[in-house]
Amino acid sequence: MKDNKVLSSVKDEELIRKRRDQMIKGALTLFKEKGFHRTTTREIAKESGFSIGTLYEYIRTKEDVLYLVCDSIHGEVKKRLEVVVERNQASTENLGNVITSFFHLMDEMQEEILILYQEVKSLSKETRSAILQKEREMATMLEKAITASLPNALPKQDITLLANNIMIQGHMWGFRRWMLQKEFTLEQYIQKQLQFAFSALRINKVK
Amino acid sequence: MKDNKVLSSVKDEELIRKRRDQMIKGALTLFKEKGFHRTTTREIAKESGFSIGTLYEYIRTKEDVLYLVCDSIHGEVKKRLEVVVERNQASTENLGNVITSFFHLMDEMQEEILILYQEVKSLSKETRSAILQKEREMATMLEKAITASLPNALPKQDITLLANNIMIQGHMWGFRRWMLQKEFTLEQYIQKQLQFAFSALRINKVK
Amino acid sequence: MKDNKVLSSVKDEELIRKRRDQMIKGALTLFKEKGFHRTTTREIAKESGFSIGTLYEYIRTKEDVLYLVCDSIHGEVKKRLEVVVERNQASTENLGNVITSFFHLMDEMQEEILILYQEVKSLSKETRSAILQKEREMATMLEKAITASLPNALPKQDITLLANNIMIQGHMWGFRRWMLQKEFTLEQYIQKQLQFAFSALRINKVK
Amino acid sequence: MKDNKVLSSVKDEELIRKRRDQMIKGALTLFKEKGFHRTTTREIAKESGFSIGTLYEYIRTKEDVLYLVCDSIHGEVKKRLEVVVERNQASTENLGNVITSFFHLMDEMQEEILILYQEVKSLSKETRSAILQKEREMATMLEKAITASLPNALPKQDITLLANNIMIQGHMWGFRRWMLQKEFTLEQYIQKQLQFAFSALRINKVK
DNA sequence: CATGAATGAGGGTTCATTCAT
DNA sequence: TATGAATGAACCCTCATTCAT
Repeated sequence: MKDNKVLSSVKDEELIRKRRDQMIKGALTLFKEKGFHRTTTREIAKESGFSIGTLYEYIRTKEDVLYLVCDSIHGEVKKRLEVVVERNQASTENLGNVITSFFHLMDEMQEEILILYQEVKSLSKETRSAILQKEREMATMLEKAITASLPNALPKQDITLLANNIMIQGHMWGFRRWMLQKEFTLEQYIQKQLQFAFSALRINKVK
Repeated sequence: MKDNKVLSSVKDEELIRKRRDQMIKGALTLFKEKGFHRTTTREIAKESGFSIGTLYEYIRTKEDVLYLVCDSIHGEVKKRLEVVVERNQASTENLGNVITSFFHLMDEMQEEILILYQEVKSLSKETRSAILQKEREMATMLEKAITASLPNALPKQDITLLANNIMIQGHMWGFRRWMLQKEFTLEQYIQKQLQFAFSALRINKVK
Repeated sequence: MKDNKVLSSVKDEELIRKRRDQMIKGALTLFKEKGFHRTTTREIAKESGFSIGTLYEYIRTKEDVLYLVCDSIHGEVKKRLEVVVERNQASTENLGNVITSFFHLMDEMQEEILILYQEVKSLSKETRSAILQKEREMATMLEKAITASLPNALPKQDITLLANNIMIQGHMWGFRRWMLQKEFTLEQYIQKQLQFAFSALRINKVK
Repeated sequence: MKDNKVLSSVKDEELIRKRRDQMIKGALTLFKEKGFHRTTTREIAKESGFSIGTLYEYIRTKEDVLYLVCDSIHGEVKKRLEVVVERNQASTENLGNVITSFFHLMDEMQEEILILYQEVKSLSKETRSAILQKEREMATMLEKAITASLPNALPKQDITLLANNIMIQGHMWGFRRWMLQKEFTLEQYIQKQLQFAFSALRINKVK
């Protein structure tokens, strides 16, 4: 269950969910602006719409907030990725669709992805590995979508790597925006990367 | 000239160079361990082998240390990349060599690259763009090496993107090590990525 | 309203008043002893009876404390001066009473006056002029008392100057105590200065 | 002998005099600008035209600089006051001249006088009393000039007080300039104060 | 004598966290 | 449950003073 890692002294589960949603929303806004370290707990409380005392009723340390935020980002990505994957039946054309949708998703979540890249290291070892686990699940989802879309089998390693490449190409669009978004529109970027991906698969030969 | 952005109250240029090298070395060690924000200036001074007072003879703010460290990392990458590029004459085989060497370089500098990804955001706007400029130069170097190694011309955008892809695939080896280095040895990783890269090139060639 | 220049992160106005009173009392004691610059914020907090963290809940900078202290001194002087002035109806004899009371007041507030002379310069330009404004008001009060006590009109400049002279003669009793208080008792001092003042007035009358 | 309170590790007396003159000049400039506490020893050294190391060859602590500056101010005042006093023979008219010249002197040395008022408290007890002794000498000089100028004897206390009054009226012209110099020209101020002073004398005469 | 690099105690200020109300 | 005042460890940075060259 989501959030079960973070202890709260409040009993009402429904309330916990509500308050944490406020909290995540507020903290996310601030983290995007100034990063985790430069954001104070007071600011988080204020942005979330309650007092510092209340904040600490729902978390135990500032790091908990970061965990909740990272976890929430992953949750969001996963949720939307699932929709994408499930909407597309297994077929080569649909691989293109999946990847395209994924890139669009990454475009929309640029800043969230950035936070993951920059702040996960501030989590404690245990919490960090919980987050990295989510990352792995994401890669696995992409892998599955690719496998399902391929006409014939490919070595597992090839697929793993391809999924990884595509994933970070999606991330790259965001965290290297100062470089890429000057030279490409999103559509151009997607098209080129698809071309590269397909040529790797040798699918293009056929085409 | 390197480091000319950071003011020092010491006049002896030679000494400045020496002390800053100590400083960068010390700070780098600590940043790898605990990140910029969790490292204190006193720790940096101690790790560098001098007192807090002396540290501040060579910089003005803690951020200056981060700048010097980032700048130094880029300097190191550039220096070593230049050697690699110059050693290889233009030819398709040598493109392989260049990329291979680049991946090896990224493997050796994993932790430094991580710092760039995670801490550059802590620099002030001004300083940050100075660092991003270095990043751009690096990409350009890779682009040139690729162009030089290709038998026939490719659209500029293709090369730019290819260079970017290869660059972050190099970075990814480090910052997604928890994922990749469990499934691939460095050599396997390089070989697969080369395969992908070459297939991308071949397709384009034909086209 | 008093103190409205200094921001506090505490909301309870009553509490702010209470804590600031503690603070002003504590700081005043220390400033008398060692001056503003030689007093640390930690010492102020301790002397005020709370922690350094709490101190900073009620001010933003150390300079704020100085402002509050100076402002409070002026407030005290003004309050007591008003009582004096109002107690005496307009008449020449009562001018003597007013001046006498003023000198007594200055005797009692010697050390506070010294602080004004020595530390106001440490205030920022803005804040300093707010304090000097209070100084002006004080002079004006004296002027009015004098004017009201005079049987016939005098040139405005004469009154202004006389008021100034009396005011600094009151201050002088404190900040030149090492000189004056060896040669005069307070009563002697007052009597002599009154004599001088009245002779100045008589002369002008005749003229 | 001047300066004999402050130890120097340099032997050459001539050099000591020269360096200290540079030092006093430099420090005075800075103290006028920002006060003693806000001025650093490094700044003093720089403004004086030599290194921080050299500065410490001629003094032992920062406080020594303040002492030298205060002492030098008193020396300057005394020197110029002596000229004034000696130039005027004993006579009531000349009393006017002496006072007028004194006010002019205070006008020219406004900022130096301010430093005395504000910074003497930062001297150690011993040093401070040495400076206050100078202050007393100054008052005595004025007293003598007054006594010499009077046609017939006055009680000592009256003269002491009159001298003190005139002295601080001179000071006041400087440190209450924000008040007085808006309402009076120097000449007006002098004339009014003379008028007051003479009326005081006449009254006493009669008595 | 002159220099300026080195030192580190100490200062002002912040902020995560607690707890009485 | 919610509040926000209170706490104090810890941070960044300064600057008077020393001492080797």
